[in-house]
Amino acid sequence: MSGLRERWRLKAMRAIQERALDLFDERGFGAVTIEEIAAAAEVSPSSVYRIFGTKEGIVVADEFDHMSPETLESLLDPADPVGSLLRAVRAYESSPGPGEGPQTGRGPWRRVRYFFAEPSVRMAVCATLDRAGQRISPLLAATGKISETQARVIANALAFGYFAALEQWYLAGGDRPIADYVEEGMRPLRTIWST
Amino acid sequence: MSGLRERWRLKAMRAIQERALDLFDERGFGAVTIEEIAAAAEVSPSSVYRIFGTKEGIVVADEFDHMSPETLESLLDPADPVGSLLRAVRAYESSPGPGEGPQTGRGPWRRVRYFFAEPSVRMAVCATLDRAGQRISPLLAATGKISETQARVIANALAFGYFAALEQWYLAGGDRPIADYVEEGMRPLRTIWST
DNA sequence: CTCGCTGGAGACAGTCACTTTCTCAACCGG
DNA sequence: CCGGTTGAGAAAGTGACTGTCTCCAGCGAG
Repeated sequence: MSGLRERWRLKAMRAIQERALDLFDERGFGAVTIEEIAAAAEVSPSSVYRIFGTKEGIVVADEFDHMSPETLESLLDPADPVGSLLRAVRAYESSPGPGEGPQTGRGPWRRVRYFFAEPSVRMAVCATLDRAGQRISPLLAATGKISETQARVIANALAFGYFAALEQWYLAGGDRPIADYVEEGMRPLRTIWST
Repeated sequence: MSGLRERWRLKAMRAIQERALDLFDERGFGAVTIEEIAAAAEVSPSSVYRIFGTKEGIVVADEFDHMSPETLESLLDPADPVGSLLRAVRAYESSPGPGEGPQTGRGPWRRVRYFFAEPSVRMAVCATLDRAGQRISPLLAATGKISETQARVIANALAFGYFAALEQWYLAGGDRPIADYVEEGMRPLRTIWST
């Protein structure tokens, strides 16, 4: 387990992301080329594409996409998906460096700025959320309480509702916890399960 | 009003879309270049970009994006957004050629296939829905009944909920009306306003 | 420990979406 | 009829992404 190959990959991943964000912060997303990022991270451009697929992928780099179906299923309670989302957000938020705004620090929130400031990155985030919706929708439908169509609708409402809350958090400057925004923003959706 | 310039633009728009879809159907989205489309539509590649912005834009070509804020406001009832959406869907659906599946015909549904079959087009559609959400969210918040965050969440739930219903319609083969899927899929969301 | 071997990193050329800039024709208001 | 502006076409450039090839090093078998 965890051979040298995987080590190298993980190290390269972090190096690319860090150096890329340094360059983006310095000169702007559009003004930095993949070649420059690769050079700064001391890897080949091929590796950047092999690891992240696209330039936007460097910023988005979703761990949710690579989550196993089992892990996902264990995290999501179909009877209370909003609550599950809240738990996940709180867990993720408290782990690294709490209290950091989106503009500052080197935590996982540094990249969030580009979610909303760079149109192409925003688009990539939307694509990721769309994929997330596709993954959780069958889990919601599995209960049999709702139809497949309703499961799809609700799955998207959850994924993009989270995105909406995140944007509100970002626009406010990122002082209060994200979970607060998620909880408040998604409160109306909870009426769905209160019957 | 409606000078020759605008005429030309509209004519070119339709020509580009039609010829592009012909080529896409024939050889696949990825295998057709902008140059070929421009040649087939007898315009310059520059014009394609001036009119549609991107290759995906040829397929997505959203009239919603170009809708004036006034028109939008007149269409959306903040007290019953799901009902407003349903009315809009039904109106749009009944106008051109009803009863056409997504795979057939030359109506506005021909392009929908690419929304779900071509990843990059799907991404562009998501971006459009995201913009739609941003446009309707202030209208929902204007009532004062809900917070800004909740307005954003609900706006996204509407936009991407519609998308979910549309996908379900597409996957089913497009026989029943889209409005049926929207109505059924979004029924849970209506509990929000039933208090 | 050693030896094949295979998977992955690097190098490289090619494609094409998209941008920028320039020129020029022809529509529009006077 | 006539300047002025608007917008279409032409053309070169940029850079993201792809496919292919080579080669080395990590990993497993013996």
